Amino acid sequence: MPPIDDRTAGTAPGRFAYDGLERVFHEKARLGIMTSLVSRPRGIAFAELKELCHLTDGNLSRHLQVLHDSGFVEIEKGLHRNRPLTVCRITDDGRKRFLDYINVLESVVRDALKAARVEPTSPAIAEGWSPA
Amino acid sequence: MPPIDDRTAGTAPGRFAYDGLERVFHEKARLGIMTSLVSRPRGIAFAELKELCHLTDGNLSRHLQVLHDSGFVEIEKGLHRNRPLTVCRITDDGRKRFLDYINVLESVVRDALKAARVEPTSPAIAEGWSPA
DNA sequence: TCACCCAACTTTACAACGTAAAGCCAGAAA
DNA sequence: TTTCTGGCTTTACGTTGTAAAGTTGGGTGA
Repeated sequence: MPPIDDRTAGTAPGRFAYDGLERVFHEKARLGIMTSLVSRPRGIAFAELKELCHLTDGNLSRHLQVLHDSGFVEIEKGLHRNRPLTVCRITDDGRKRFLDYINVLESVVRDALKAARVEPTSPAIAEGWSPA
Repeated sequence: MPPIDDRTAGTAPGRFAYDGLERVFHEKARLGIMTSLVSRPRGIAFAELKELCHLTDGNLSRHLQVLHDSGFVEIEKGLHRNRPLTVCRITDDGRKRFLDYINVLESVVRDALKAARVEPTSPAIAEGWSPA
């Protein structure tokens, strides 16, 4: 791998494309759901997850369906004191992929914080242009 | 502020709601655009921004419009060598709000990485349930 | 000078998505 | 046996992201 030239690294094509940002995870609600689930590998009941993420029933249901269809979450329907109880658990693949996603997020944060430190003498555009 | 109890902090309602995640920024393409712009306070030409973020013309145009309507980006149309040249610049408010957003993102990353370290003996759900 | 091309965007059309509201079902209560 | 409630699912709809088509105007070759 060639050494990185700091003068050009920040302007390379695709520098800020963030291809790795898996769409399924990149959603406010789903971010919360996955973070909850990753912290509780044994699973979380539907109702508790709902509270943790401040979601409505329908909303959580829909997002879980999306995550399940992608294979990142497993849903176990059972009974607790003769009442339906849905337990959601992150899958191994889900955990892996989510942490990959989090790594990309980390680089976004790093890029943005680094960018925010740039002094205002950076080049804007080529010389010789004028407003219309 | 009461001291945080680690045994309950992770289960408080809304713990993973991430209300602060401004929707306008929470989009793959817009994340890249804003990070680019924050690193170049004097502005970036449309064409260069397009390359930096690997976006199509129409795509970038639409996203810029959204960011402009929210007041986070200003668009200056001018001429360069007798050709139209659009320069995009982040506004003061845009910069401020984007960095706020980035702070929330940082906490998401922190939460997720912390959660991923939890040992698999954490409580799952109440005792006494059985699969259907 | 006329036709054509290309650069630099903008607009349009459509499919996918997130969400609130309505619906459903089973057990408990009255 | 009707009503209520917990625990989800399904539906319907407005919003969004994106690719494709459209626009405008300066160059350029014939």
